[in-house]
Amino acid sequence: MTVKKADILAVAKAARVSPSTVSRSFNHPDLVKPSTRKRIDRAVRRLGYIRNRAAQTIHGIRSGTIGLIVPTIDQAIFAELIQSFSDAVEKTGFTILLASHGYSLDREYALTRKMLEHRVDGIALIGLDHATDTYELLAQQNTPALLLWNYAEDAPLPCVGSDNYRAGHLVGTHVASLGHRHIAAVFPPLHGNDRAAQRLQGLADGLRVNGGDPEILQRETPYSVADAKQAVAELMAAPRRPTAIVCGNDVLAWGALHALARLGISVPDQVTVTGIGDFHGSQDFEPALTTVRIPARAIGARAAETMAAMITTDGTAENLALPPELIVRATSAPAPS
Amino acid sequence: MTVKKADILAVAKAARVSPSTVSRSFNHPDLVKPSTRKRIDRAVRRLGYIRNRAAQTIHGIRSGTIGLIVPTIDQAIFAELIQSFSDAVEKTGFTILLASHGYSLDREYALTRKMLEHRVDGIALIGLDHATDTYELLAQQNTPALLLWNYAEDAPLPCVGSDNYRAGHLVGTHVASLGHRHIAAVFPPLHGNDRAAQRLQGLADGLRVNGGDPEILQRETPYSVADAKQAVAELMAAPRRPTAIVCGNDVLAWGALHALARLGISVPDQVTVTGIGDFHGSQDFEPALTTVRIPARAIGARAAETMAAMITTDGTAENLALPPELIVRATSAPAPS
DNA sequence: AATAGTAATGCAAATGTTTTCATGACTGGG
DNA sequence: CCCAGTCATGAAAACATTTGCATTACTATT
Repeated sequence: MTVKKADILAVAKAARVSPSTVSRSFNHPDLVKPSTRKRIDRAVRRLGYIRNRAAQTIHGIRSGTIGLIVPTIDQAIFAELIQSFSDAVEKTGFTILLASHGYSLDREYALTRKMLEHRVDGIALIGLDHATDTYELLAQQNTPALLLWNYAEDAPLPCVGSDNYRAGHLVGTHVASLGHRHIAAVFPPLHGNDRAAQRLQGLADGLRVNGGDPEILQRETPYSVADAKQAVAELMAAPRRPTAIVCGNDVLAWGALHALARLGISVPDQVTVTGIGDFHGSQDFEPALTTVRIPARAIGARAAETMAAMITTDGTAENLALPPELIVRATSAPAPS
Repeated sequence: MTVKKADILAVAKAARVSPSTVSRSFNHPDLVKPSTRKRIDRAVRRLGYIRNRAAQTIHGIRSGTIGLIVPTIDQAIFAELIQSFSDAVEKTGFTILLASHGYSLDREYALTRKMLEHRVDGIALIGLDHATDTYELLAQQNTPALLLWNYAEDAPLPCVGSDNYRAGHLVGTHVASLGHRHIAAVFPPLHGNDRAAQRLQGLADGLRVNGGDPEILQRETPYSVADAKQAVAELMAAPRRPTAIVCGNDVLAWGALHALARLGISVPDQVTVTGIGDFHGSQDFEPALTTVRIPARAIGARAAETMAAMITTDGTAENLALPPELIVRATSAPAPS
């Protein structure tokens, strides 16, 4: 076996001081004489000493970690969210403990437990829909917890995010106001995904807001360009084609646009397509995608700040709504008459 | 302040056994009588006790965390890699400590230190190019370390990944064999990105392999659809247009395709476009993108397995090459004569 | 030169767990 | 009914650090 790693005692001996002094020189540098501090620093460097946070943590000192539990990582939108959350968290000195559960609330519960075993200083979950076990666990351990991505006034925990019903509603009114009456809704599976469900509900209500009662054909498809492309291809093969394809998120909208390109159906002249999210790339798609912007970066950043504040103060926080915004680009137009 | 969190002593008292027995009932359940185990379980549940991994860790017991340090999270390809790495890591019971450095090797060093403070059981870095400080640190702390994403026979640490030179070379020979002689290379900034540099080198060599000496116009652009789109638009406005646009990765290729669509330039009849990576969505792009597949999911999964093996055995591992593979789709064709 | 005050350091207890070793409680074979 | 063997449990040390308190070493004031 290799040599034992240097501990604080080894440093103390090498610097000819007591362990206490070494510890202080790290944590309260102003309490130790500059000359000894220098001696200690040299010893630290020479021995390659690295502090052991685990040992600090059992003193009730913060672990310096924040747990982040997401449904999946490799979806454009969560990646963006994680990135901005991570960046902001990093600035406050914490490190992220990351896990994904693949839309299983049970696995989410298990992961939450695991995070708590690691004594994370705070924990962030995506969305508002979680197992009651999870909520109870969090309440009972009184670890600061935050829900990000969604916003709801009456959320059971502090939340930072967008109102997805509102996002769907924006799309609905936009599409309805363009005169579309025959609409296909291409959405990801609603199970375990409160965002999608809320968007769909908002969409339905938005479409009806002008008093009309449009025909809505709903189609569930996995979250991928390929599946959306296929779904839309099938949709357009049906005898009565929709004049607008409203997608649950931008990735599905990309799939829809590719399908229509392949079929030679012109967007937006023949068919209107909309997304939700405004992911990287939607703006520069050809034609540029009409969508609703969910401010992922802002949510991540604000959430991290809120989290840090919760940790360093008393664990409470205000809800924060980052409103979605309709971005009309080149894929939506009045319904052909 | 709230009530103190339950510790193992509280559980022991509640179950009327010693702390040792509680500990055993967690770690070696077969050593404790089923009836007492049940009693302990009840106490655990009643008190909401959650084990403190920090306390375990200072016994030299593994922390159960693996550090993963990436350049960025919100790039399609890394997201995919992180996802598969995370999934595989999860299966072995570890949790990921994640951080991103934005292509700064100095920040990478700092993050590595931070991970070591947390006493991660292993640490994974992206690519082969790292600060010497980082390498020294890792060697000195003898924490199992793994380089993923790239492959090189003579890597300074065990590595699992693809040979990016080879990937570039595949593109080069493909494009050259189609007769293209006037080529634009649209690549991300090479600084701090050994992958891109190697791909470019491989590309140049591949283009020349048939003895020809094609004209290569190199263009650096940030990693984004928007920037690539703009770059290609400028490229095509020049008096002498390239007949092939070879992109450093698929995202840039998407940008290129959108630019060409906008300009009404037909792909592949007028211009050939290629990517590298084969990201989600490239297959279903319209037209489908010719690219080189870098098996991100396989790399992530195998890397996680390798990491776990390194941790549970002696810390060494064999290099593992997951070869890139040319995928010819609809965006490449012989050069127009 | 004694005193008081402050700056710098050390001692020892405390943190929450695991593990080695020891002890006590059973079991079945003679 | 005793003994060896096994099963179940407990006591205490160990892990790497921090911190309250005590002590020592200065410095400035009278």
